Amino acid sequence: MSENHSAEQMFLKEYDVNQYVRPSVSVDMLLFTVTEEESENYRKRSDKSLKILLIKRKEHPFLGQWALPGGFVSAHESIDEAAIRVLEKETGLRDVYLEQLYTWGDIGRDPRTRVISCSYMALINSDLYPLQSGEGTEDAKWFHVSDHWTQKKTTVTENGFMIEKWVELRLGSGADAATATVKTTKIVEHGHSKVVQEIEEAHNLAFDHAKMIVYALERLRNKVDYTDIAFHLLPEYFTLSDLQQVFEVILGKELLAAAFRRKVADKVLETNHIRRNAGHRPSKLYRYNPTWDDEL
Amino acid sequence: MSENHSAEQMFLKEYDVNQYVRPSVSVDMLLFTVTEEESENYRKRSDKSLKILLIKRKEHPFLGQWALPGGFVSAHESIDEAAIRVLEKETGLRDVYLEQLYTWGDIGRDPRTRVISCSYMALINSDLYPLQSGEGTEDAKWFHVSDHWTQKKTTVTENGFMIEKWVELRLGSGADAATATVKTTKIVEHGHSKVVQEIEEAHNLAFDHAKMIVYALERLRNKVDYTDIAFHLLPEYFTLSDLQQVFEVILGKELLAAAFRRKVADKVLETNHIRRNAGHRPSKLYRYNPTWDDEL
DNA sequence: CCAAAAGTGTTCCTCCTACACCCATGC
DNA sequence: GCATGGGTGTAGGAGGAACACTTTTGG
Repeated sequence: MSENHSAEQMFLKEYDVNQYVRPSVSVDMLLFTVTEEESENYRKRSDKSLKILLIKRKEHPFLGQWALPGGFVSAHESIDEAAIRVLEKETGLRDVYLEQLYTWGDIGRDPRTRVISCSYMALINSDLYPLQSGEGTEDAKWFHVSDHWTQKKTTVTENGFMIEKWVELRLGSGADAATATVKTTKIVEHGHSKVVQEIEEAHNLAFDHAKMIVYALERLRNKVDYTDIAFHLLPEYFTLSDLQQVFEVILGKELLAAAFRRKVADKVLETNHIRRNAGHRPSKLYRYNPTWDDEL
Repeated sequence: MSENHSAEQMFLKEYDVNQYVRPSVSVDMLLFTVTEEESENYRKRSDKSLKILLIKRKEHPFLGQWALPGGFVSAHESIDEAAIRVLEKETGLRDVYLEQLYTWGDIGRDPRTRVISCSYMALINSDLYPLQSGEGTEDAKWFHVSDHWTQKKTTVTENGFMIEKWVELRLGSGADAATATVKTTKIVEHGHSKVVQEIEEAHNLAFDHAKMIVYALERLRNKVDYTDIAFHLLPEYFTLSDLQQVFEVILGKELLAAAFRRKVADKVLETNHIRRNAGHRPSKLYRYNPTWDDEL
């Protein structure tokens, strides 16, 4: 064992770190928050909107287009640490919900050179909004996000079939807008299935970031029901209607209040606080019950 | 626009690809299959076992220990292509189910140099087993895998609480064995939560591969109910008991046959084939119904 | 005959859906 | 008063869990 150990030391010394061609590795951050839109009626509830942070590119390639904030992973930090660093640089925030999503490694995804990008999703409490941008990011803006499918096509082939789905992504922030269409193809042949995703068209959206955003929205939808992600998008104290609106904004559909209240009952704790002056019956404030899921 | 375009061309020419220190990027493959164990009784059903392919390291570091098959991502291939290449080299197989899992980027995870590893899970039909190993891999073996928690601890702190869970991983193949304990810590403070995973001890298991295996098993368990992954581990024709055994092996618990049959009823298609000579009532063979989930 | 697996029927229980309805407020 | 959201009750249906039971084989 000690013999092995010294041999290992020698080996490590002589190991040539340059024997492989190495790609650059970056992180791209999907920062989401939920904001209130103004209401026209003193009684009516303000609608909520799902937002994502985009940055106007001041360099080639994709000069002037909108892109996800990101940065390269340096030698002295883990990928997680790089994600935290980029997050803090863009928003000044630490200690927000952070989750690795997917690593994008197609050869041509960055026209400069080979860049492999690891995407992270961060969820920001809406009470921290509006956020101060970090230095050098005066072109960072929060965009309203939504995606919806525009076309689905099923084709029967000799040995199986094929399903194609087109998803339209819309991003808007005042006068600025960006759109993209992402096509997902699932091919089933001889019982084996394969999924391919392509960007059909993108306006004002850089790199393959349209794919990343569609992927993140899908993940949000999948996880909102059985995890605590919705609470990371709300302040500490919230009403059940607030919570319901977050669910609705993520799921892209309306929910019935009665059923919703029962479904989330054990995920929240009632508090003594009450929200008044809303033009209707006051509502109790709740907070997250961190012990509802005692696993992990 | 055309002005921008020519400026972009110039920029790309002058872009220095070496301005950032770049890590090596590799893929690590989690190859799973399900095999039949011999039965002692002519009537009794043979049990099934979940297996993972490991390779005995013939180089430093971790010489002589077991590791996941893997390889570096080269400049002329995407990460997916690298995964497919490594898979084919190790097993000779193409067109199997492949899924990217997670990207591991801690600084010290490879003692040689900075290596970021993207892990992929591949599921192999059990009728392709036993597999011929590719060239140079006579030390590749299928190990029986199982994991189970041994300890859970919840501690209340000033501003929140902490949950710790220890998971024991056991790998065995004839006389060869490897084990590891992975500790997962979830810290909740001020409503913000963070999860950290560490390897507490590992015997005969190289790098951080214990974490990868635990992660993959978790993913398998999570997805088996609502996706088609179980079918990728079975031959084209199978009995409902076969399918149930695959579920049981992945979930690590026994299921009631009556409920199971009803739950999977719309995921399978009945065929005319029947399996006989089993020492008991013959059973219908089924195959996967690829249209049960018409989404995506 | 019998052990074992294949396969079905039934009951109970839980959870989700939907809709109806009452409550409390600001203007 | 009244529009609006807050909040509860209830009936119906879908689906899972548990268990009893019948069917069909090889030896």
